[in-house]
Amino acid sequence: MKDTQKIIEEVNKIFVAYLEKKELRKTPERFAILEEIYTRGGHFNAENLYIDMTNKNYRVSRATVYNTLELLVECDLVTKHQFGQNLAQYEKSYGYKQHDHLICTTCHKVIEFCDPRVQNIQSMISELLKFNILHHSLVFYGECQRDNCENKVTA
Amino acid sequence: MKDTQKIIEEVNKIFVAYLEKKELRKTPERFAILEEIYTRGGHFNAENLYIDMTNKNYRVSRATVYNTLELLVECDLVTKHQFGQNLAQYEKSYGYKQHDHLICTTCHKVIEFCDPRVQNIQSMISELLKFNILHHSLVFYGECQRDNCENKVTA
DNA sequence: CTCGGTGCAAAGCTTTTGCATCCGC
DNA sequence: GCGGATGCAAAAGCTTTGCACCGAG
Repeated sequence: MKDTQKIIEEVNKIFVAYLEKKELRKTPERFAILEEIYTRGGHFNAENLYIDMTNKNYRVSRATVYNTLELLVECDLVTKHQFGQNLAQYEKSYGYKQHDHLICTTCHKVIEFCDPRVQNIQSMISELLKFNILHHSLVFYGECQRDNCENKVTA
Repeated sequence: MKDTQKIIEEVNKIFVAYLEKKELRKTPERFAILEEIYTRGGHFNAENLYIDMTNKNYRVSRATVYNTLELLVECDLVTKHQFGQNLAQYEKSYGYKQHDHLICTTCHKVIEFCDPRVQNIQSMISELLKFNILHHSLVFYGECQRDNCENKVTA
């Protein structure tokens, strides 16, 4: 896996290119948010991100966090998920292989997996239904086997 | 396709059995909501359902609608979806073959499709990752080819 | 200097909750 | 009659919006 600093440089370039193409301003807040996202790991939500940035004494507003997340989703640097709750979850996507998710309905743990057949289905459906599919979301819900998962201790 | 009245009788029986098993009360509101869901077609949200019932002069509260939807999801008579917005969408599930969804990101039209390979992936992942998968959600997002879809008229 | 972006707080929307009342059992 | 269910309204939680100010181009 590439060094984090190198990845941040790469995503910065992509973001700059996107902002220029759309004639949007390159504000320090936008880059700070991008950097924070690529420094942390795993899934997060807008509030997490906002809190963590303020804890690091980087002052941003929630409005800017939401606005920037939207831009990052548009240029494919961040993926947005709606895992069944009314709370959007985000995850960095550059440099990551395509994957889908498995969620424990008891302990809410999120596991990632890859299966190339999903792409095959996508291509076939796309052609069959004359639909230009841009992305997908596949989530399996069930019970995991973690020792500390509630579904093991309760009957 | 079976006659609506017959289906309603069947789902009523299933709901009664569920309520009895869980020792919950068979209130008229619960059955009225179930009937309304199985009388209408397509996808809907809690507010739709609430408004439509009050328009028909059937008085229910939002609290009861939400509560009953949860029960119906638990006994598999209704499926709950989170199609990317912060608004839960529901759909009746009894008598319907398993299917997944294709959503137009421009006009928000929802199309259903079936592909048996999704079940194969589910079984394999379930075994491979030792995860007791109970259900899944597969959604493809893209642009449809409807004549009146915005993505056809705008460049 | 201009006008898009930010920060802040208020508003919006969906969903949940508290509590008095009601009614299935 | 008891205790769960309902109705109503208020509250909660995430996200969006309005507006004054700021700063990138």
